Amino acid sequence: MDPTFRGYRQFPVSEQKVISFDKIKVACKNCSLSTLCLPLGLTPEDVDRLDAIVKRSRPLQRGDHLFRTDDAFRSLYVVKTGSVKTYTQCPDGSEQVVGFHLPGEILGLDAIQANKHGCSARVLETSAICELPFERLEELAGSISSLQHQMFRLLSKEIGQDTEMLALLGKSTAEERLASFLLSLSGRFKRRGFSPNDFFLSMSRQEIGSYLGLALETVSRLFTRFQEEGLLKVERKHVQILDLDGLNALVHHQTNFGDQVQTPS
Amino acid sequence: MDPTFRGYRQFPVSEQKVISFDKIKVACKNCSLSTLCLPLGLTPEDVDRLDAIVKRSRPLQRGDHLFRTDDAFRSLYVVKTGSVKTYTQCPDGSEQVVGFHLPGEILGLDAIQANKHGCSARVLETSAICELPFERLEELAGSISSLQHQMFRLLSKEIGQDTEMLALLGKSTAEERLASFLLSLSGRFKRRGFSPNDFFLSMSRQEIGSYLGLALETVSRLFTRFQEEGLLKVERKHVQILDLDGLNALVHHQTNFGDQVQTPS
DNA sequence: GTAGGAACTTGATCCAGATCAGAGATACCC
DNA sequence: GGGTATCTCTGATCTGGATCAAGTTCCTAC
Repeated sequence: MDPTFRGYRQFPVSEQKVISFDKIKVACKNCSLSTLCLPLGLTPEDVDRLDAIVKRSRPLQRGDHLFRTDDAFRSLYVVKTGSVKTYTQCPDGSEQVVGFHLPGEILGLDAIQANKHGCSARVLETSAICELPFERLEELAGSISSLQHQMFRLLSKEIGQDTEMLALLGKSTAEERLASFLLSLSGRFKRRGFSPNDFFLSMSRQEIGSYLGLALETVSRLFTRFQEEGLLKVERKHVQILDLDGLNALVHHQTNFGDQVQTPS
Repeated sequence: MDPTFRGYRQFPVSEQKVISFDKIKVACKNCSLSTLCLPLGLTPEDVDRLDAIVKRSRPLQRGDHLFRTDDAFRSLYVVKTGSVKTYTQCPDGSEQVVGFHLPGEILGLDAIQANKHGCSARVLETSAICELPFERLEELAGSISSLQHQMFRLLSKEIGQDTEMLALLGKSTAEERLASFLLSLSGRFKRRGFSPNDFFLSMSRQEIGSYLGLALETVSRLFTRFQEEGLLKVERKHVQILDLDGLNALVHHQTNFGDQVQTPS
């Protein structure tokens, strides 16, 4: 790999080179994310109609905000390249990370309800973002039933993921949480055509800890331990998963005594 | 109160008597929940069209299931009276509660995505439920833009609430979690016309603990402590909030230097 | 009635993970 | 290039809440 490279961008398996920014303004119909994003299930004609309302700005830099808590809600945002974190401010000033968003993932869905954003979104690395003015999107959904359906699906998916996360935070140990997190990233990278076993984290140990309800020291120690156990190779932000099955086994943590599986109430 | 009373149903402040079940099959347009539920913002004519697709079954009993994990998704459900919990099964057989649902609240939203339910829903007390066949609802939303909008709002609201819950579980102490939970219940009862200060819990300490990521013993001890501190009066399922401000202070646990007065959402 | 079993409370003990502290790395800036 | 801030790792200690263990009260069934 180019030793001068300093970003945390992921590389498509098939094409291991930096994505040039002149390709960013590609239309939805040519976008590699179309099977993850709104165009899924739409006819080419309808994708063109959708495309017509999408705004594409120049790439945002690390630290830039897409929106902040209480900003008026105008648009949804889709990550095209890069990554974004969403977070809320705690009364004591510290921040609580509530999500990490990878290419093809939509932000701002929680703002439809109150017509203002309930969290802030900050870009973690140089990122290209598509903006979808919500009023126009809603109009379009009224006349394109498959778009309406896809929007319901996207909102529903978000709810399902949040529910999973609630279950994770409500129950699991630190070990399970970090293993789940890494597996989630791995799966999401894979579906986007990136390597599921070799990737860069765009967020700090602190941010991972906040998201998982752990102290950053715990996250750091677990990375070390996972490495000692041969599950991973970690070097700062660079993670290589060596034993996917081993990680999976940590998540499905049932007492491995096979027989005494009791079904309480 | 009638000493023979054994249920945990809530009583409207204005009308302190048991709701008779012959009123359950009331049409949407006469339903007291219409400002919380789908009819919000619809014209009377459109409410009638919505009403035509709503199925209303006879009341369900404690322990009955609305749906279970992996059931095919057909309908959304709205709690009309009573309460419902949603939960997932952990690999070790124990259950993780992911939500409690009060009158006017919708269940099943996470199932739109995969076309099957991602959690199970069990009724906590005798409850009346409205069933909304989703395909027909979606058709209707395509022709009634205000219904489409309201559906987006409902889905979005769910996401916002989940996000709040994630922030709570990611950060807070046991004390804050239980205080938040009680305040949430109180607020939800209030908006439904029930007393915000005097209510019955339809769920066990175990279930509260599961939902909040705490052991049932911790929940029990906290109830005792809140009572000792004069915040509550608790007698089994019967909770009376004596000091709402005190509870709020526990949640907004910032260093109490007076000046940074926050406006709770 | 009263027997049995949930659900709840309370006390004692333990431990996973937080917190505190400090020492490298690495990135950033003038 | 060197100085500073940030990030990461690691060790030592502490603690909130889990777990274990009784008891008590309430509910249901007969």
